[in-house]
Amino acid sequence: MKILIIEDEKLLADSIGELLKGKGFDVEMVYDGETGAQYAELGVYDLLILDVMMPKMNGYEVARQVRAKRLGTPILMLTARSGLEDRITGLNAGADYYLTKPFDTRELLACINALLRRQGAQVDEITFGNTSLDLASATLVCGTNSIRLSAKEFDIMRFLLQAGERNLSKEVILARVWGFDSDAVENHVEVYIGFLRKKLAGIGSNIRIEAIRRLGYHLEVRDDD
Amino acid sequence: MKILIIEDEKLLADSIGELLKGKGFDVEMVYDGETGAQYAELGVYDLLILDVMMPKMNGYEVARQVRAKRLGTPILMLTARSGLEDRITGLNAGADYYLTKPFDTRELLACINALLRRQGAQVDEITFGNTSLDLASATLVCGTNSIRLSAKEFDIMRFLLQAGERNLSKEVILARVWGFDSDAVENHVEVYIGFLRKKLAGIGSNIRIEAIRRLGYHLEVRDDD
DNA sequence: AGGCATTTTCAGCTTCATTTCAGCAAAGTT
DNA sequence: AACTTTGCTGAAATGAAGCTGAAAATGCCT
Repeated sequence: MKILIIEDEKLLADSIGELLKGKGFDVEMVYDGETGAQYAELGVYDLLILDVMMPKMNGYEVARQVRAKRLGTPILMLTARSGLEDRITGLNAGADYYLTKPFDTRELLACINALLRRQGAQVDEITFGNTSLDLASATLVCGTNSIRLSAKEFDIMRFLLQAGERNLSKEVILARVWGFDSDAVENHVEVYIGFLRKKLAGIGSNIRIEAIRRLGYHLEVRDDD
Repeated sequence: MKILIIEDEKLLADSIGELLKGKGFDVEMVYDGETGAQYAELGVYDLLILDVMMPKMNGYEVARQVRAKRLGTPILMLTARSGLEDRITGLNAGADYYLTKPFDTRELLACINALLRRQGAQVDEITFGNTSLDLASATLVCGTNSIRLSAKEFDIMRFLLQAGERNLSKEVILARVWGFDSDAVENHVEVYIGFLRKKLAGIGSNIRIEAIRRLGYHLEVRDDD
């Protein structure tokens, strides 16, 4: 995660910088608004930390200019001015959060995490072997190949993936996927396992659904012999 | 833009609700944390406004539960507790902004705009395949062809475009477009999907709205075979 | 009020996920 | 080896989910 600090008080900038480096962030610093805006417009940062009062160009202007360039980089605005009007101006200029000096380092970190959390695409998937199941689109993906699963196929595949190498009996799968008051029979599971094996093979997956007599099914990575 | 207010003080909830409706937002309200979490988890809102102190389930817990479900919906936390520790707890629980009561309505609006801006409110069109949806005029555009959408068609199309390849169940589409307290039925969605498919075909779009039985709809670029 | 666009309702139709079943294969038991 | 049990599979039947066209209801704008 790459963070740009734009702050003219070098002491403060450094102390924030050290704090963040200590937390594993990749930090760069500039000490006036004008250069800050130039750097920010590169669009390579995941977060901007921006002081309001600075020489040449103040924080509001920097924020406005960055937003005018259609950059979505989150902006954390940091300032000694605590008035209501200042906060409103800051937010309307394009800031995402407005923190008043002096601030607690834990609060700063909490803010930064909140802002960065937003960036992380919430792609949800479960991976096993060379294959993953995209939960949002009910799709099995292996390299460039992919195939959609039907509702029941999806339920079973997810259950198997969550269990991993652990064994799931047909009884348990029935209860989970069909509900325990259903009159579905164990052959249903067998048929669906068949469907899944066919689809896995179809996309070149190395996942093998192995059956153990009387015990159930579990996943393994195929060790081609 | 659809906003869910979770706040047990009905008077305050109503006044915020009216304020936001006046600004053209689509507002829904619930009055305790538990139901709030349920609604929020539908994933149909663009923003959650969340009180901290509430019966059954407090705001922190709601935020944590929503985040645990991997939903990226922005959360504005609203509370009378102004302490540093409270702010940190809120942010770490998953809030994106922490606003202390009593607050100024202009500040509230500035916050909301800041949070929504992040969602991509600054974009004025969404593109998928060879087709784009102009948000200002509710028009589908493909090359030189274009066609207007009705209000409901527009809502659904936008929701689908935002989801992209992700699957949206009819239930979720109903909640988003008709509201959770509506008595609309699933066939409504089917009918509108039909309208949209016809309009997409009419302008020569390569977007295909695909249905997956029991799971819902999603978009694909037609891979002409 | 009249006309137009939009939304809702509904019934019949189509399609495909799911179920059923029968027969075969493999593993385990005697 | 003979027998039993358990798992696998392809094909056919079924039924629920989704689609559609047309009509009715609603709302909106002169």
